[in-house]
Amino acid sequence: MAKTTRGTPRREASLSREQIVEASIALLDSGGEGGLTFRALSERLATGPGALYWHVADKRDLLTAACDAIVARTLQAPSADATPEAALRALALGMFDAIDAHPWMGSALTGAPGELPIVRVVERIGQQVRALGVPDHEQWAAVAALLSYILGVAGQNAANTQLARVRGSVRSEFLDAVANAWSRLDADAYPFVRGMALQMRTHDDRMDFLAGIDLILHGLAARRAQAQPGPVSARKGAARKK
Amino acid sequence: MAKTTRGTPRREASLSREQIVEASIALLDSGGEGGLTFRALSERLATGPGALYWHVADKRDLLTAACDAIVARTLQAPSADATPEAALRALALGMFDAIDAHPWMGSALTGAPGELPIVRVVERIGQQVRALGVPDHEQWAAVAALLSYILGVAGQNAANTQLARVRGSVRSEFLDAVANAWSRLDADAYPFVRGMALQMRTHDDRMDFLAGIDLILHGLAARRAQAQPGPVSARKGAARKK
DNA sequence: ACCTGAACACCGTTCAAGT
DNA sequence: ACCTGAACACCGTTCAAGT
Repeated sequence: MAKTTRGTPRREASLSREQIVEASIALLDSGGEGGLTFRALSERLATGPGALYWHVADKRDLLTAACDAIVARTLQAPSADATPEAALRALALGMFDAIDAHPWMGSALTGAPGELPIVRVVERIGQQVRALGVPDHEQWAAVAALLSYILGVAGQNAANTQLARVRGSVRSEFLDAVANAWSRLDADAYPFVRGMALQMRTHDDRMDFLAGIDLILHGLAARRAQAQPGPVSARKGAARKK
Repeated sequence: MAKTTRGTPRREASLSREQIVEASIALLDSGGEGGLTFRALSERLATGPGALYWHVADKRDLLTAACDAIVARTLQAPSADATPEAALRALALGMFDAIDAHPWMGSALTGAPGELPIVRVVERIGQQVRALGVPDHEQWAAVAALLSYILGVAGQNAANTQLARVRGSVRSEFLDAVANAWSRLDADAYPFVRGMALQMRTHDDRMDFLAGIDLILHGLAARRAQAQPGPVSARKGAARKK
């Protein structure tokens, strides 16, 4: 690919925004949030730092673009042919896995409220919430709840991985250290946390995440059942096929 | 100010960690996340930057300590004398309001996983979840869901306020701008988001937040009802005394 | 024990100057 | 139109030196 021949400081092919974004993702994946630097990036792309500013507005813009590329890929598969509940679970899990693979997305997502990556996610969630039969005036609250929950988990996962990296260990070691510290807390002041320390480590984060999604979906279902009693199958029939 | 002319430099009273933390909070409240700087802080306290490192480990430590001071104050009121559901709602709202008043807490909380401020919150939530009658092996998932949701909303609120600040406007102006941009999105690609743009602005963030908490609480209640059918009041009797 | 403040090793961003 | 790279205005953190 693009062999920079000899003694040529000048790039032959001009820089593209997409190229910059891909290089940023690589830097972020290998070096964490601190790995993305205009200097490191420009070195990798064989340019000066200033050149990048022709294609991106600033660092936040760059981070958002990198995040959006991953989100777009993650959501590109069309919603499976199942119930809205199943689609929402799949959607949420897809985001969980993407963020798990690219922890820097955690802060990138919350750092870009209302921007393209968030819009993509909201649209997907919204369509399924609508298919679920949630009444119009409650749709936003439902979508916002799901989004907030997903971003909350994302942020925590990102922080765990990031902190582990800074301390030169891996995620699981870091979590073990936390569990350990918790189990040594004062029993009078923190009875619950102390008791939870062990259990916390045997749990699967991914399953915990899904349990939270299910809690919200459960809540939505319960709300609808009470708002409109009667044969549930009748009104859900269309969306429920499977 | 504090014209460090010649020879005055020495402080009369020695620095304390608490003093540093209070000054940090003031700086963060007035200047946002970017307002806390070792230089600004040392100037305000009439010392050199190096002096601070005698009392705090690093910037993250300082941020966590500042956050913890607020969390401790917020949770200091003992749980009200109501149902566990009501206590959880009050707890969540208390955190929402604290974070709304100190947006920098958003990133401080997620940036300090497993540390004191989080431990305090988890303990409080955990005690109420237990009082709710959630079975032992499901308590962690329930607590984690509530915590993740709260932190998710916190992160987004913080980002909104922070971004508005950077752009020299206020939160509501920023949100209006987002709603505006959303309403101009392509109708084919983003029908849901487009339709939601208006509704999003008329909603009350605080109420949306509470709706999400209720969704999770609803979900927990539904789960318990299906796990153990029969007269609910009977099995809740014991845990409910208080 | 605690504080000083210069120095170090970085940042993001700008901009005159080049092609 | 696009790129260069030095320069600017910051950071957090360290550390010899002071009291």
